[in-house]
Amino acid sequence: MHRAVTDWFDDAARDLPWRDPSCSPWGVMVSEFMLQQTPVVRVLPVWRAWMQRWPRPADLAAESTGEAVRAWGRLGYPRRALRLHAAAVEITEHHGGRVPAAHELLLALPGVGAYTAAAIAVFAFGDRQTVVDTNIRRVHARVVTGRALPSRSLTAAELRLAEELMPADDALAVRWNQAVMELGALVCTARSPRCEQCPVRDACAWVAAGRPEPVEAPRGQAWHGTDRQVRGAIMAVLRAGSAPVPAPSLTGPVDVGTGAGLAPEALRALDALHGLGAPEEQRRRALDGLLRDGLAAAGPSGVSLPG
DNA sequence: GAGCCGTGGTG
DNA sequence: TCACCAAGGCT
Repeated sequence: MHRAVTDWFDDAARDLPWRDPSCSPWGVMVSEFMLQQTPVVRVLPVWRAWMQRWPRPADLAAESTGEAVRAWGRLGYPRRALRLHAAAVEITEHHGGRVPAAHELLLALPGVGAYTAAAIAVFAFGDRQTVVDTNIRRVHARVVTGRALPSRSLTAAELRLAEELMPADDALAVRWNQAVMELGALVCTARSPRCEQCPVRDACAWVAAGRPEPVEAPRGQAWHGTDRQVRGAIMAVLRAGSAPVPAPSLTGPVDVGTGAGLAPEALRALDALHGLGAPEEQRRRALDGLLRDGLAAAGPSGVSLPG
């Protein structure tokens, strides 16, 4: 399998800037933050602009968190921007401005969990670490375990399996991790896997079993009418303009009449927020959450991005 | 472990 | 149309 999958990878791998040998560990780290729950195609332009503007951790650390959140744009989960900023500050203050190479030190950074720490150690520093992301879990579930999809949460058995499957050689292990992840992203996809293109289809337990259906029905992510949706709409308003937005125009009735001084984009975003028809109480709760999380800041003239 | 946290593409 | 899904992390 090592040979089949890595050979396939050599031929099919996407040409991504954070995979270029010239990419700095910081570039790899930024990509890993942005790629958390976010597809590659949406990350690419934001990553390029980000690296252009803040080529080193210290460059980002010198900025306000609000600027980080604004540059994050519409990638989603804007708290990731806060965590990336906080990690940059920590790297600047405690690691001499360089992304640490040790898995343990990486894990201690804000926003860096088991996956991201392993990914940075492997892809930026060539370590032999076990990387387990959603793609790798799915490939293992199918090829080895014969199931359509992995369970909802990562199990100790999966971790053990991933360790056992990894090549002993350091350099090969790096490519293996990269290759299995890519296989899951391009061929062994969740919805409509392209088994005819798979380099290990003849060894796949799931194919051999006749591609049985998933045992667990996926749990849908509620969206319409949730606080998340309202939070997102408020964030869109704050990102759209630099001028503070009076809190009542965010949480109050539509006809509050406080549009003066706001950029046209901000007004459009404000219309979208009101268009949701969310109750005032919910909008206030959402705004409080954003303030508490540090995604928004309250000033004398209204609410804006922090900093 | 479950719930929460954004956004846009897609089958 | 609409639920599912995407290189997770934190509480």
